[in-house]
Amino acid sequence: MPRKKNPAPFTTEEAADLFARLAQDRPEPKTELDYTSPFTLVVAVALSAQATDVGVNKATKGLFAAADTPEKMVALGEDAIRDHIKTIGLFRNKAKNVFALSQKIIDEYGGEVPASREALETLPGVGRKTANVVMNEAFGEPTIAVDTHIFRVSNRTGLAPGKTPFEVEQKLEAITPPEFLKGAHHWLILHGRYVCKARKPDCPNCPIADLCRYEDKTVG
DNA sequence: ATCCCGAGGG
DNA sequence: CCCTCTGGAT
Repeated sequence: MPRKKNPAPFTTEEAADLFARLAQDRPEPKTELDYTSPFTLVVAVALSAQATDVGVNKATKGLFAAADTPEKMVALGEDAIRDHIKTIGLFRNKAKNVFALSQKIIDEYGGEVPASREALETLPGVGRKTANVVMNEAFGEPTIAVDTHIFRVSNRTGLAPGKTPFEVEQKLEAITPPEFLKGAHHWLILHGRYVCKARKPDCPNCPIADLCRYEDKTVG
């Protein structure tokens, strides 16, 4: 996976070009996780850590049928929650977190999912990445949540290289044209999931290959 | 730095 | 078999 030693940083024009093409491919930015409310979104995103959205949707179908509000989730109980999500990795920790965050939303936020990143991050199992996704998807904030896909794509392409997700997030927010800020997270995610894949990037079919700093464009 | 941890793909 | 998947808490 060789890269050029000193790839030239992306110019604002190149970044605008890049997002324009990704946006053209995928016009409507929206998560592929199934949810019907801010609460079910928080749960779905919390469950999505180190798991595929397909697997999460499979598990939340039954879970949300049994409980789609904090009150019902607490009533359902940790053991039953765990039973619903056993097919997802890290299910023990996640069941504990879903139960505890539901209880906390009731006790400290009046039963409503708080609409700030700082408050969201106080919920068990919710860190900066999950909070950013919820702020964007449920509350319309132009946040860019840096997950495994965006971290990889940002570094591999040279769009926003960084050693930590936070550093990548800051560079992305700096270089992304305002009109693409809201959808940047989603477009980068989809690009990483279906084209700029971790193991074998599909460079021959990549719409931004000519802008990319990644050296090897033919073999994964 | 380490742990958690099932399903799917190659 | 090995790697990856919308990370977070300790």
